Amino acid sequence: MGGESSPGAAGEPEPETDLGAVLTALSDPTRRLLLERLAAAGRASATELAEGLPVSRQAVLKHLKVLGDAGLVTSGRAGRAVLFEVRPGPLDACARHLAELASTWDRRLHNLKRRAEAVPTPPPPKESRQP
Amino acid sequence: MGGESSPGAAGEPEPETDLGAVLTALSDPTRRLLLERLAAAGRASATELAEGLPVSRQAVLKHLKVLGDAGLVTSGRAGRAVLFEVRPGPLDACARHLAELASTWDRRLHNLKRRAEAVPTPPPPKESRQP
DNA sequence: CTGTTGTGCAACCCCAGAGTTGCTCCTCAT
DNA sequence: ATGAGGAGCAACTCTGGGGTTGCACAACAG
Repeated sequence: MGGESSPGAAGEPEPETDLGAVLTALSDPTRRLLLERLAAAGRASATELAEGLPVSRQAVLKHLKVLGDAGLVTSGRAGRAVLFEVRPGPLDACARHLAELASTWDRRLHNLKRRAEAVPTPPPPKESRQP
Repeated sequence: MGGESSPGAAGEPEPETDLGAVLTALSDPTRRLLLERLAAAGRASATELAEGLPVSRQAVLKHLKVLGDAGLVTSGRAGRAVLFEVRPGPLDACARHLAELASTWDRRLHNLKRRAEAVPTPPPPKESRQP
């Protein structure tokens, strides 16, 4: 996947995908909408994005900063305009991490259940949600 | 409300994994710590979890409610004790969703770059974060 | 050179939610 | 029956961050 058209240095993979930052960035609905629109548009300026969103340009700018800190978007200057672009790397890393976590939990649960079937410990917490 | 006393059975309704709820639940560091400890312990009560955490029992209880609403934990009564258990399903669903999103973004980016190479549009926003 | 457009910074408002404390009720042990 | 310990509910505080407004500054068009 190393196909950077930028001349010069091509060694900017991922400094360190901060799981917490990515999750925090993704937790906000406005931010998710923003990412969606940005992904759809390819690249866009804060002003453009704000025009299609229910919030002001400055709010969008703040959100973009948060997303940028999480590594989910990149900023690029084109004259007086600043274009933002979506960045799939950290998202993918986050997805893998979560999947691994889920897998770990699943394995642990299976171990517990096999043990529960062996010893006389009748009722483990059954799956019951919503009364 | 089925009378499922055997958790090993294959009768998982899995209502609808709310992506937003899961991400919101995961966005809090305390909540993530909580999940980690809960996964490590297999199952535990709110009191037990609070003893190992830097917050009060009530705060833990609130967090567990949020996690429960997101479907990430289940509660089960054992006498006067209420045991909580981790639930990998929604996490896995969330991970898959994010991975798919990342894939979509990646595909779109590649399309844009191929187009950029064809037409005289020299500088697309280069990857530049943190000077 | 001057006007226009759009970005960037700073101060400010305001509400959601993270955390606490205090009390009550229920369950188990003696 | 009575006491002890844990769970649940409710009211309260307070910080964080999502959102806004206003203005100053830089870049293109005429």
